[in-house]
Amino acid sequence: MLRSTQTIHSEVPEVVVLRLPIYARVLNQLIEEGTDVISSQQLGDLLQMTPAQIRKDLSYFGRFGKQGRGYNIAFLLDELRQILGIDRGWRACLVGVGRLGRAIINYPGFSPEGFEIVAAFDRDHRRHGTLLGNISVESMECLPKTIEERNITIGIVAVPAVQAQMVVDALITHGIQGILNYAPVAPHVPPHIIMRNIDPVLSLQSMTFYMKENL
Amino acid sequence: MLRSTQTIHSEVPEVVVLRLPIYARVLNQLIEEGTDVISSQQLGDLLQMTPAQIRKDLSYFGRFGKQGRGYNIAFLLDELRQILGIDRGWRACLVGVGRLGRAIINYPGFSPEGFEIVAAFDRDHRRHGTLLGNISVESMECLPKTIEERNITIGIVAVPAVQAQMVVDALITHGIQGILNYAPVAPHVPPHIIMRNIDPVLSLQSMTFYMKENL
DNA sequence: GGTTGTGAATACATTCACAGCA
DNA sequence: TGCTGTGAATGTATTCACAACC
Repeated sequence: MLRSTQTIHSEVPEVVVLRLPIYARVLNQLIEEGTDVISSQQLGDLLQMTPAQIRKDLSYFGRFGKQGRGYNIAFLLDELRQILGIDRGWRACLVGVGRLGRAIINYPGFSPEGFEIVAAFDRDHRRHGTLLGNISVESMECLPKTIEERNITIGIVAVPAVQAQMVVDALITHGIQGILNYAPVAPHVPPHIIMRNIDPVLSLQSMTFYMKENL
Repeated sequence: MLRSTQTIHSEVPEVVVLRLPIYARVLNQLIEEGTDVISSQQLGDLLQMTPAQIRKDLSYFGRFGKQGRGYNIAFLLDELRQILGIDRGWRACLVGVGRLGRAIINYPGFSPEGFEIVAAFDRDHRRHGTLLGNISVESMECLPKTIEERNITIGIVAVPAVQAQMVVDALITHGIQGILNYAPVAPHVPPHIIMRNIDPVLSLQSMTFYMKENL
């Protein structure tokens, strides 16, 4: 079982949860285009999946559609945002402000979706006090206090592979509940901690499996 | 079915292919630590998965172990690298050299694994001719010629969501076989094209589902 | 004794197909 | 008529458990 897609404990299958954000995103687009009702068939066409899967996925959480009509987009989106917990803001801290870390802090996609990076840490004292955007880089010693004070629940890890486990352990010790890991290694975490790994090299390496035949 | 993990056509399950690079990576680490034999049990402990799954996964491709002993690490790694097609180099081009694109081009993880970004394109003519590392940004019009001349088979997409489908179509038209997509949207691709989506926001949004209960 | 490789068994996910409703 | 929601059926993935072997 892939660590990154491990089920914690829930009657809702993990794969279903992984698809909900995809639904939310496309519903957002549809709203902007001014559509207000959509059927599972049409949604399936847009997302390249079967209408049955969409209906079944949604049925784990309630009955959001109207027979004969389809789903009211604004309503469904609202429900999904609540289900996913993305109807509120989340505060994250970044650990590691090397090249990768700086790219993450500058990534413009997080804050429009309610994910705000409100602190940054680095082991290297030469980086302490430097400003990245409007965030001042702090030493690792500040981690416990800052996490507590700023009510941070998500840790973003952008350190070299060898340091990742240590950093993840520290984050968990100090109350972080979820980890977005960019280090090219999958740290071990206890079952109540949710971790997602972002690893473009693994993606490429599973891609070439299918490409090697063609040339 | 998640677009990004779609099975093309093969007797080997896609999930298995997705795990092979994880095996390859840990075997690499083990070699560096000087280990030379490992059992599926030990490997399972390291990767937090069942030994049976590892053995079954590997059994799709051959018989690499020795009963009573385990797997010779160097041998198994070599086989996996061949199976995955990562025993050779791959050339990629980047489309979109905004903040995200520049971060990708500077990402130090690709070239040690044999993935080389050898060209970069952007729609904005003010960026043409600028140097990123040792790559000169080209106009979109150069795409066909450059892909052909430099034998590029992988396209990395780092453009805004609205342009992604157009860029993906152009890449495919001009012979790209695999796409690593960083745009926050999943473009449609024909079945013979392999696409992997890197989307940290989707990862976060499926994470908060499990976190929202805790606080 | 220890470990692989693998059919069989189990668990899980997707799709079908249709009753029920607008 | 058109579409949802959902049990039942099918398809897929994981795990078990053990014969074969070092």
